Amino acid sequence: MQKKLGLSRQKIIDAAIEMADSEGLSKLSMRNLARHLGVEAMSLYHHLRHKAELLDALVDEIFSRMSWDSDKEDWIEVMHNRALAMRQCLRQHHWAIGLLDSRKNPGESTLAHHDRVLGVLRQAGFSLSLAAAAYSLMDSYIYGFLLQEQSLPASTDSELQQLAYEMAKHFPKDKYPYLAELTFDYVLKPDYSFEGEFLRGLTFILQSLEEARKAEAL
Amino acid sequence: MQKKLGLSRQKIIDAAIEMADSEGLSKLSMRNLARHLGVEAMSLYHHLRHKAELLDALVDEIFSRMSWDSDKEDWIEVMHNRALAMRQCLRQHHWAIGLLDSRKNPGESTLAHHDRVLGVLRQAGFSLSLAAAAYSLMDSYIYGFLLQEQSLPASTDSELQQLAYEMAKHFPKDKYPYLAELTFDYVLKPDYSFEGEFLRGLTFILQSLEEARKAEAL
DNA sequence: ACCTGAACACCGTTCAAGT
DNA sequence: ACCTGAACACCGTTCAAGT
Repeated sequence: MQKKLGLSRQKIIDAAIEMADSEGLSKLSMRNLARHLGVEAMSLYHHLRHKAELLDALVDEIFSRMSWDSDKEDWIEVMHNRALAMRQCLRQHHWAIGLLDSRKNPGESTLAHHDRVLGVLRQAGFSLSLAAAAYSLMDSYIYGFLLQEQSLPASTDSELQQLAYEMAKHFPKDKYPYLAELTFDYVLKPDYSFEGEFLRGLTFILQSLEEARKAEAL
Repeated sequence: MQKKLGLSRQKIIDAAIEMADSEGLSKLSMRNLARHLGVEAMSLYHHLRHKAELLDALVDEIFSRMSWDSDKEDWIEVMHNRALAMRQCLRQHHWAIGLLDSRKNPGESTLAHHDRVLGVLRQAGFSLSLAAAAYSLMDSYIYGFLLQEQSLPASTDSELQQLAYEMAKHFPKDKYPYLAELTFDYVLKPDYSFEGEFLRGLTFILQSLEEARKAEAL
């Protein structure tokens, strides 16, 4: 229920992000969004051709809001920070993770982000072929991890532990012994943390890429 | 338009997979599915409580259809084959990848799959903590990679190259120099292959996990 | 140029009724 | 026990009409 005058593409996008943040992507319909903007649904079609165009725009907006420094000299530090920035941004906009990859028509911020990542790698001495592998490996991991993390109906570590406990209670321990072991002897231990797990996998990847980079440099 | 008599949960699931394969997940509505089965939409609710339960069942069915050997002695070979089996299965059922993670209520086949993976790692000598990291790292990578691969509107390597060419033509080369370089000097080269990229990243991961496993064993 | 109202062809799901 | 028809509260989108 905002002022209706001066509806614009950017206002629509901002309102859509706000709505998705607070009510979830499934509640983000053209009709609902219009109602939020104090306007009829059909007015939106004056600024966007279809809902798909809105979703494309949302993804690009998310990329534009990820902030990370790329002028540190250590490429590992830069990529580490980018991964953390992505995680932070996608935790704030939990609905975005499932959308990031699924969009054709990448926008300007999306392309700029990818170009910047590649630039960091190339300038750190990665060959084109190794840079491609590094890019794919890092992003697959980051997307995959965040997708799994986000899909759990728990957002803090203790909520997650609660959830793991509830689930493990319900399945037969002798049928899934390794899963039971993982749950009770690892996930439910007090120092378990999702962020810790994320960083651990990330470190594995960055270290093995650094080795490959050094091997190439010989 | 099949025979209507003897509607059962399994028949509904099989028909749903067939429909999703041929027409995409977005066309899989309860009404459409019922029409396919020669039945009214509301009959389905006698066997499934809501659409979410159908989707849960589909995910579990997909896990049950992934076939991989776990009795090889080399854990690397086993995990390598599992990854390939997942890729093959998810290429056949392209709609499933976005669903795999997003479901709460994992079914029997899903739990069995995870337990088996953990079992392979534990029996190869991984500590519980390292097994957890390995599991998370491998699956994040596999999901993330397949999600990206599947979301591209191209299913063969040459279609992908065609697509990359079309996209690269449209963006300013001087604005995204590294992206242009990657496209023209790497992706569009004749020996580029998506499967090759997948295996390359997978090998990075498996090798670095093997090093960690050996380091632990000391 | 920008917005709207009505309409079309869909959704998932509930409920009372049929066999 | 199993299936259905009608209804409710939604979708995205088109189109002719209004200012």
